[in-house]
Amino acid sequence: MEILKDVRVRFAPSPTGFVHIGSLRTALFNYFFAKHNNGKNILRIEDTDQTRKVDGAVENLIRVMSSLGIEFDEGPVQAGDHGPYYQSERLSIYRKYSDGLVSIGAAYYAFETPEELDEMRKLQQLEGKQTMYDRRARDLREEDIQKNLEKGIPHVIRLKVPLDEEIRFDDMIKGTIKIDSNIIDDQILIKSDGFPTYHLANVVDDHLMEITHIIRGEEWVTSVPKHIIIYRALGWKIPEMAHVPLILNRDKSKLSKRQGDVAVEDYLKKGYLKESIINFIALLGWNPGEGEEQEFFAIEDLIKKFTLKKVQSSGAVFNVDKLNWMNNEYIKNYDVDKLTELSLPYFAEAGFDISDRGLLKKILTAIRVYLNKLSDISEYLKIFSQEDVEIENEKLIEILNSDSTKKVLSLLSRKIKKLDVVNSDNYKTAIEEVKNETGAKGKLLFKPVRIAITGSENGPELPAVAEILGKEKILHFLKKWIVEDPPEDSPPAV
RNA sequence: GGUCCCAUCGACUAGGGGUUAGGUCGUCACUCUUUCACAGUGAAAACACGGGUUCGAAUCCCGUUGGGACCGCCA
Repeated sequence: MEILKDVRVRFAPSPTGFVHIGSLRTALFNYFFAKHNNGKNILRIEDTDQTRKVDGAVENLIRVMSSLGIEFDEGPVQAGDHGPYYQSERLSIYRKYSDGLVSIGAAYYAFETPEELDEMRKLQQLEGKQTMYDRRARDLREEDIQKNLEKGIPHVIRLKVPLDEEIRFDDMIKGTIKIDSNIIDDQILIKSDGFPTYHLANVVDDHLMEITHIIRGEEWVTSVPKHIIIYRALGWKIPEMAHVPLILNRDKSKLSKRQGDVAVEDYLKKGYLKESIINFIALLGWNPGEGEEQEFFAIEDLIKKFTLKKVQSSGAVFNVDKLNWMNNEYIKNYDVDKLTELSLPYFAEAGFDISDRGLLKKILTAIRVYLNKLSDISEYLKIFSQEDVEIENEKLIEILNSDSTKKVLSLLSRKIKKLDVVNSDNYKTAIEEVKNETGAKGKLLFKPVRIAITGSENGPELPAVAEILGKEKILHFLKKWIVEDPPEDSPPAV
């Protein structure tokens, strides 16, 4: 597989408080691409919107990424020689370039208020026109501009988009894209608070940070022409672009919060393993191709096999069912000791005593096949923690009260009393003996026992449950449903 | 509405001129297990439509339809 040289990519989220699933995939693709090509993966924080600042968002972001095993070569934590990596700390840099653009006539000052612009857009909508800045400030006279600036009238700097030009670029995923420059807005580059907009900051930083490949979400395709205009005005080389298709809701709209969990943290919290999250997300919109039917990939495989060429050009619906399946597969095949460690919080949260790791391990071994996610553990804990069995419903109680059941249960009880310790093997033997001696079999044998011991007619394998519960508990549970025989070892009546 | 992008089973996808259109999730059935699940076997299930090009089109081209994204002093 071809390896590119000197690759530098960046993951450039704006810190909104949580990590979006779509963001994670972009981050993953950047990471795979960088690693695959022995390049550098850079984290840049796009915090130029003062109104959307969220405290702790960056820390959270870094924590989530690192808990998934995604490392950055440069960024707020690692610090490289292309910093600072917070855009809010690069204001003077942007200012320098925006001034430069103004001085060469590629950008201009504009003094409209947000209200005026709103008005303008409303009017355009009424007329059925495309909403777009009408470029009225392009024609401002130099002396008026100076006067306004001196008076301190709030202003923005806008990009002067060249007219009647076809802007085209080659996207590594989408192919050639052409856009008529006349429909491109004179984008604001510097806001009235002095902060740059995404478009300026992005272009400036990608250039200064020597980014070779821009891999980001498809929602950015339509703004690429604006960026190209800036690159050209500044005389900069345009990086390669790869616009990754969107991750979609069930109804095919852009994945959004109202239709389920979109925060990676939510999935982590619910006990989806990082391995399955990464595996699953990576396969959303990418596959190794060439007839390869493998579906399970460790992160190293993904790095080895990832190419932008095999990234899908259409969006992909996020399907929790398949994630559940995949996570369950990982849970089933995980090292039990490690799984036990990972499960601790979920046992604890369910109010289960976690001091006996051996016990937890046994329980996990018995129930892991049922778990789509670790938080499902709580659903299976009841049978292991209850002091008395609570029978699920009337129907089950009836089964327990039948004559044949009584016989089965009392015989089983007697067998178990004779055992020193109950384990899954001798439990099986005991049941076998009960079967032979009572003649009860099938539903008449296993059902009542299960119900008496667990309270439910289905659940994990009974021998395993029996071993976990132990002799005392089983006897205690059985006692309730049997006519007590005279204790065998009671002293003879005097 | 304008611009751009997209189009293979319900979902994720393979295939990219000649295939019985393959796999996975989900669904259903059967087998196994004297529970549920797991596992196994099998089934139903797709090339959006219309024109071209071609001996031959799911595949290439055009159009239609449908879907999506963007159209902010948000990113």
